[in-house]
Amino acid sequence: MSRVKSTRPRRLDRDAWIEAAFRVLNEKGAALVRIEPLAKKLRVTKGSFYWHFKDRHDLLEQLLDYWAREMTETVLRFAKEFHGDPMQRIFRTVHEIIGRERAKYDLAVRAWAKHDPQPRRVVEHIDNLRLSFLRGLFQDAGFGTEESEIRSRLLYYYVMGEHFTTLAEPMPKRLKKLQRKLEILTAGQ
Amino acid sequence: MSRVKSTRPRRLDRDAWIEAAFRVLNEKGAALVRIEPLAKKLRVTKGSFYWHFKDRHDLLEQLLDYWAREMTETVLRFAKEFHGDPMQRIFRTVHEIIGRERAKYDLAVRAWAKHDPQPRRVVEHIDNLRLSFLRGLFQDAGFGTEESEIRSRLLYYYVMGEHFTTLAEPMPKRLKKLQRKLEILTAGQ
DNA sequence: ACCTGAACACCGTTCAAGT
DNA sequence: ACCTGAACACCGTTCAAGT
Repeated sequence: MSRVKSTRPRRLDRDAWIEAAFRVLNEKGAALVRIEPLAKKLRVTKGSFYWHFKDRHDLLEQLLDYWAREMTETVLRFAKEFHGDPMQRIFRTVHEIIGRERAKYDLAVRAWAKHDPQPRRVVEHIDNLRLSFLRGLFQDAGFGTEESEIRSRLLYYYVMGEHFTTLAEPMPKRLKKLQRKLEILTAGQ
Repeated sequence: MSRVKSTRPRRLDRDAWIEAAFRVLNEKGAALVRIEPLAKKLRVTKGSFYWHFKDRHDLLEQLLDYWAREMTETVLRFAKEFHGDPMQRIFRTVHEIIGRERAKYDLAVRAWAKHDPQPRRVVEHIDNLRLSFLRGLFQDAGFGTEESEIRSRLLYYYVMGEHFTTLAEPMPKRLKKLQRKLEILTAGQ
């Protein structure tokens, strides 16, 4: 509870910088991840940044790495935790992503990836991972290879759109409509 | 064909700045729309920028305005030019957007809008305009109000996803699969 | 009407010096 | 091992002065 500021230099580790930077990445975008403002927030001089990182680009690489690991882990957890018949697993997965706003970190990274090959490769990898997972669910539900590819992509883009769009309605209404959308995307089986 | 550089100060208008800035916005994002680099590209000193604009924020506002007018115009043109039965109009609209990559400017503006209320209001307005148009097409095709709302949103998010995703396949393949996706989204009528 | 050039504040980067 | 402080280059902004 004490608000006494330490009078001697603070000691930080890489993670303190990475956490603070990741927050800025998602709130303001990659271009606004800046060293001096971060240093002020962390109450050290910007010179100390260069003990932990080679330069600003090095920090951005760590952010990408952090994002990719979080996103991969989420997919794997979904694959492990969701049981029941395939249709149920599709519903639960999408409910979980939309209901808990799990894709909210995507937009900043995706915008950054648009014209930078390094984040692009990482985003591609995550997209492939997620689409493979969704495609598998549709296949388990009995759809053919091509049909699963098409339907999983429709579903994936829908989930992204829910987060990239500013027209978000209140959550209960969104989830109610989601149900009907899933019916449309899984119809014909 | 002469490459002689004018030896006296160049004379520019607002539009020259706006065009150059809009290119940077889409290639690098809003945060990298910077005055001095723009001035170098345009071969004037950065001081001259402040004759045409109040400050950097003023320039960004003009960019938003430009974007919004272009996007509105496109929707209105589609509404005018596309005839035939409603189902055909849906197909033609989406083919036109995806086939010509018309949504490619969206991502930069959308990422910018994520945490800035001014671009957010503009993006909201454009989203509403486009969704109304699509919803109208579904209603014309005989779907009910609620059902049209749901299906147009699925379609809209799909079209956005096609541009925000890095997994883009070659165009002919994409258009072939698009056909099947449209069938799914317009099935049950 | 449109531009230059100098000035100042802010941030990325380096590095010698401190604890 | 981790930080400060000073230095320099780069960019946003202002403004008096030029054409």
